[in-house]
Amino acid sequence: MPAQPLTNAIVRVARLQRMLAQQMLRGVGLHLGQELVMMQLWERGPQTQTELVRTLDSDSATMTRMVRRLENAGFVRSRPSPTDKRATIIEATPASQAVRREVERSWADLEKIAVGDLTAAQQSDALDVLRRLEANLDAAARSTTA
Amino acid sequence: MPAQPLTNAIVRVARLQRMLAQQMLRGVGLHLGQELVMMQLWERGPQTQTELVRTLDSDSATMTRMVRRLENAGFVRSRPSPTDKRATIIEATPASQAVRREVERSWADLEKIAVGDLTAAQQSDALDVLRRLEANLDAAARSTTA
DNA sequence: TGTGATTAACTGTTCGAACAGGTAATTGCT
DNA sequence: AGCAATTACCTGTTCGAACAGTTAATCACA
Repeated sequence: MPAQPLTNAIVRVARLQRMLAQQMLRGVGLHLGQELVMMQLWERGPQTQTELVRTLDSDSATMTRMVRRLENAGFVRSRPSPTDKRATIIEATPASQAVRREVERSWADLEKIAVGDLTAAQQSDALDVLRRLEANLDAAARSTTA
Repeated sequence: MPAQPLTNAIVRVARLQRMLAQQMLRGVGLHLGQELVMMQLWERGPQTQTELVRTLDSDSATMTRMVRRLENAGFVRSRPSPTDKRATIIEATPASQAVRREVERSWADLEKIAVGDLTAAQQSDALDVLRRLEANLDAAARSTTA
C-alpha cells in the first residue's frame, strides 16, 4: 500500500491508458496526442492553431510542431486566414478521413476496456469520482497558475 | 458530454496531476519522473538500473539517460556492481537528502489536493474505482503485449 | 567445457510537453 | 492617427517516453 494511494493510482491508470492508446494508434500512423488534434478537426472542421491549442489545452509550441508533422504525414493541410494575417487555418485532409473510423473505433475500444464489467451504476460512480478528483486538482492548478 | 466519458476523464485528471507535480518539483530542481527514481533510491537504497526500471515500470533507455542527468545534477552516484560486470549500482547522494523532505512533502500535498473534501468513505470508494479501472486496463495491456 | 541464449547497459532517433524567447500582425486607447 | 499592449505563430532547448539496434558479460545446457 503506497503512502499516497490516490496519487499513485492515478499515475498507474493514466500510464496504462496511455500505453494502450499508443498501441492502437500505431497501426494508424498517428502518434499519441495527434489523434486528439485530428478528432477535433474532424468534428469541428477547419480552425486556427490557437483554437486547437485552447480546446485541447495544449501549448502553442507543441501545436506548431504537431501540425507540421501531421502536415508532412498528409493528415492535415494549412492555409492562411483571410481575415487575420497572423493566423493559420488547419483542416483535415480528405485522405485523413480514411483513418477516421479506425481512430474513433480505437477510442471506443479504449473506453470499453476501461469500463470492463462495470455495471451502468458503477460506471456512473466512477465518472463521479473522476470528476471530483478533476475538480479538486483543477482548483489547485488554477490557484497556483493565476 | 464527451463520447468516451471515462477515457476523457482519466486523461484530464492525469494531465492536471502531472501539471501540479511538475510545478512542485520545479523548485526542487527535479524534472517530472525523476522524483520517482529518487524516492525509490531513498526508500530502498542502492540498486541496479534494471531494478529501477522494473520497479518503476520504465524503459531501459529512458533510465540510462535519466540516471545520467541525475548524476550530472548531483542527486545520484553510480558504481560498478562487484558481482556482475554488466551492471551498475545507483545510489542517492548524501546531498540529495537535502531535497528529500521537500519532495515527499510535495507528494503528500498532491495527495491532499486530490483528496480535497472527500470523506474517508469517499476516498475509499475513489480508490476502489481507480483500482478497478487499473485492473481492466492492465488485463488488456497484458494480453496485447504478451 | 564450450556454445547459444539471455541479460544489462548504452546509443540513435522521433515524438509530445514545457519553458524561454522573438517577430509580425492586430487591437485598444488616447 | 499613432503608439503601446496583445495576439498568433515560430525557433531553440531540455526533458521523459518509446522503439530499434549494439556490445559486452553472464548463464544454461548439451
